[in-house]
Amino acid sequence: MARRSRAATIADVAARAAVSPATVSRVMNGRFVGEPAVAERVRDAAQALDYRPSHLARSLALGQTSAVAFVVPDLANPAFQAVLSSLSKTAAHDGYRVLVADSAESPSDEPLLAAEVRRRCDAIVLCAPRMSDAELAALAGELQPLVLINREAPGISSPSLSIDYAAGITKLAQHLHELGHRRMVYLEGPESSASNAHRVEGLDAFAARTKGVRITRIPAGAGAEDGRAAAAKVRSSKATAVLAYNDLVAIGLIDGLQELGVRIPDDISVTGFDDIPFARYTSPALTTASVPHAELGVQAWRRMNALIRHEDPEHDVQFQPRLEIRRSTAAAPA
Amino acid sequence: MARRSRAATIADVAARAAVSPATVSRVMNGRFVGEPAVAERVRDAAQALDYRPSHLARSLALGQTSAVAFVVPDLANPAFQAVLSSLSKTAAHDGYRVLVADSAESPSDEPLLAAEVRRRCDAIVLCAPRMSDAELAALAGELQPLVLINREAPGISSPSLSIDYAAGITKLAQHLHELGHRRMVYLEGPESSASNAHRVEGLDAFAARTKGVRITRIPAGAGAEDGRAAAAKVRSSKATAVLAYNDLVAIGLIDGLQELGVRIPDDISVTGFDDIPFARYTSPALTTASVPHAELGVQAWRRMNALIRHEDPEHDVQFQPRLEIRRSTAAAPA
DNA sequence: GCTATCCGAGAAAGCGCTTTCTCGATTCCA
DNA sequence: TGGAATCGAGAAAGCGCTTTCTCGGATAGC
Repeated sequence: MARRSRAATIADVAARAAVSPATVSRVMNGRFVGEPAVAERVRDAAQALDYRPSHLARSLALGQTSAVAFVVPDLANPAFQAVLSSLSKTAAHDGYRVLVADSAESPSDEPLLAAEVRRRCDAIVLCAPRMSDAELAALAGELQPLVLINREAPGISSPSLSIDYAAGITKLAQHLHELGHRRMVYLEGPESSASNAHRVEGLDAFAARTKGVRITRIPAGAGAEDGRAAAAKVRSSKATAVLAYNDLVAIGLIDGLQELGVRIPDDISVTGFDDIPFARYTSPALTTASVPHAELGVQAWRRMNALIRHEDPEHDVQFQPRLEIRRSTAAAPA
Repeated sequence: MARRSRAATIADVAARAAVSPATVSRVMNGRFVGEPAVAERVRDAAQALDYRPSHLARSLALGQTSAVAFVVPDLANPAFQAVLSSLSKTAAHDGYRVLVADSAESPSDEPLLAAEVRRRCDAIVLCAPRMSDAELAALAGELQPLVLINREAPGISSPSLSIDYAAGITKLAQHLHELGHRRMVYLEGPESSASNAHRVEGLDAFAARTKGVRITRIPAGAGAEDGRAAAAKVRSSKATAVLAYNDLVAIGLIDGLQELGVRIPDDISVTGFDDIPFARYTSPALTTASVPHAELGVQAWRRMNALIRHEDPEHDVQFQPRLEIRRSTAAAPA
């Protein structure tokens, strides 16, 4: 029986096969050229000892870990989960694994978190909507190879996959406008979040060029609870339509509103943003701006992979959210 | 300026501070006792060179990576995402990171996947409902330290955090029975999945001891699409209530049923299982058996942490799902 | 049959850090 | 003042693998 003492090392295998560790290494990695009998002996020895190369030692010698870090502001958010799921599956095809980290606990040391987790991997996919451009730029150097998600990379040479939040929210506002809504509310996301800022910009521009529309802002947040908490304010605002920061907020809001006796969409129309998997199952189904999260994960890996092999990554893309009209929006009440 | 050539190593710092690498190591790890001036010099040198210890090299020398693997059958399932989110946050408090892996692509080599990913980490949290007891037992040895999630560990000494699926589904069936339902359908999960088997057992036992109840089984799966696909069969079954394998299936089913003009719960009552975050927002809100996923993550880490430090992990627990009655169930139609 | 080539496989030097020994220099006590 | 006890810090041996060099032996060529 195999002795349970300690995992076999390459030296053990080498000894048993009466060859050098170098040869074992070569055999294990398919780089062996020479007497087939020798290779055979090595394989037998490896099998007999139940030898498994130490990934750690390999990584150190090779200078690469075959792992990438994935940092997001909130792992509990379905939008990021969708990206993670897709990234993880895609990277797995190339033998890479994903190390996750959630910066929700303390946004302020997101840079440290990112740096720490980056050092354990070969590269990092970062989603840091709350980080300032300056912070990000300062950090980018030590993070490379780096792929940015959900934001652009001003002054940074890293690939970025962004979402045209302004365009997305504008489509939603436009949609509401066409339904006759004139008084709208925008339920703001986390302040100092770039993705929120972009939505605000889009909305401001829309309001500026559209006669008779008034969009007021109410602070909320990024989670369902934040939406729910804003329900009372929304009702008293007398607006006929609400653009929520994202689907989570919209879902919470709808729930809160319904609890107050407000009918959606009869009394108030509500829109989300993201099109998380459940947006179509809410009651009523949520009108939203659809973001291709799975595609984001796939593309992120494509860029990452190129970067890792020192090839030129494909150009940056800014995804255009697709207007997904469902039941939570309807004509403005008379 | 710092030269951009190559990351500084401990040797570089040692050279600059005119001390040995050993001393640098000690200073960096707070194990230094001796001339404060020396420590100061080291710190200055480290700072000047922007020195960051190589996590990889440390891991190799220390024999530990401060990472744990998390393997699930489907990373896209909100139930697992909830566990991951919680596990990741909890482990982070002890300086551990989580490496994820999704075995959805090929269930058959889940053992290989688990082993591979385990070797990159100090331990593994495994959720493998489709693996046979025998496979699992064979695998357990090389996976240690191992914490099992969502299933018990027959003949294995690893901690396990399981869910009493049988009890949970029984509560749901009981609830339906009390509402007057007599003809029910159970929408089965993945065949050969242990968690499905337990539900079936619970249901069989319930049916056996309950007069006049008839529970037929219809194969479905574990995702929303599977539930949706089963809608037609469910309707033609003439059952007045459906127990879905999980919330995802229930949500898909409800959607499919509504599309066929079936009213929930008026015509047919539907229950889920898990109580994923969105269960309460579906239309109608889903009656389900609530599983404490966040708690699962926390407890998994507690066990893991104990195992890693060679302490005795707390005893296994089998969580009792809580009956969460919402709107998708109602009295059986006359 | 003898030298020029080639080829198979080993020796050894890393990869970057930790840690046990070890040793020279102080300090302390008699 | 001498010897023991103490203390600060370095030397060096790993951790387990990869890879460049190197070299002895076999093959080829004349």
